[in-house]
Amino acid sequence: MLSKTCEYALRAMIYVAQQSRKGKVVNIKEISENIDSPELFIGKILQGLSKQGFLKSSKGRYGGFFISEKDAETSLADIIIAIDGDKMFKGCGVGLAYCSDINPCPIHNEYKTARSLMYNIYKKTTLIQFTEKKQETKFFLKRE
Amino acid sequence: MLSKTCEYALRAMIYVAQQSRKGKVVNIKEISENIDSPELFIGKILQGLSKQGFLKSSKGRYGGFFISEKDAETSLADIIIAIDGDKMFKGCGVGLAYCSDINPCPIHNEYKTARSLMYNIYKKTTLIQFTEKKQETKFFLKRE
DNA sequence: TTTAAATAGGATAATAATATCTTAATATCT
DNA sequence: AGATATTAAGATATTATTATCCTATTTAAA
Repeated sequence: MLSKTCEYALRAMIYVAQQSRKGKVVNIKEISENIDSPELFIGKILQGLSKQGFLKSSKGRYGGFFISEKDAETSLADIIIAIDGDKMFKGCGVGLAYCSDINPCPIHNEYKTARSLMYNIYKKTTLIQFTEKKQETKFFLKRE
Repeated sequence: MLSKTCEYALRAMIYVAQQSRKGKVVNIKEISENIDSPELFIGKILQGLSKQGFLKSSKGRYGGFFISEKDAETSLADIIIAIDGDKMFKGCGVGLAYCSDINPCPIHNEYKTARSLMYNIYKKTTLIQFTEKKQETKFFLKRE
């Protein structure tokens, strides 16, 4: 389960990637309008991701955010881990400390399978995949 | 990803189920010591679950909590939904509102599979399964 | 060179989740 | 009946998450 912040981040990154592919630099006002999120908050989130090198930012008039073709190869998993950490992909399904391969809880093995399936989905999905024509339905990135 | 409250709830319910199977009524002090959680907080949580019928409580001296054999058939999924709601088992993996079978995001189908796999694991696992001998290693329910 | 429009960054505010306090009600033992 | 130990319930406190504010810095156009 992703945090709200993390969902904003993913949707913003997808939107920026879509616009960047068209050669457009986008500012936080436009991003927040299109993904339906608080403007200044998405600013903060992208500021952080940009410091970590997930996208480029430029200040000043006509500045904004941009994702290069190379950066569009970033997986959703990497963005998720940058924001929420990896707790979603680790740990026992019942929150038991002493659960392990050697001392497994009743759902240990199945849970491990489901969890790594989840991780693999996010890991093999990159931003590029959201920039394909059929994905760009209007309002698609808005929350509700 | 379960909330902290929900993990406490699952571990407490498992502990109570284990003790109930031995015919023991347990109080919140004992529960919190054994699952390593704040005593009064676990009281609040069990109070809520008891109002919803997941377990029995008795007031007064030698009172405490108890899970009948029938109630021990409760699935983890039902407890999770009672505490955290079903958001974990619903919704798009990227937080997109307009994602659906008809208008799927790039991970829609795979994500759906992983998510329902997760649900099925929790749904088919009941408290009883934690009361079997081999599961009751000492401190097993403590968090760390 | 001035003005406008953008992000950066630090501080603060609002909200939600987690945890505790206090008193009341209840049950059991002596 | 009185003392004690327990949960119930409502109020309050603390902490983490989400959101906003304000000022500084940067860039480009006029």
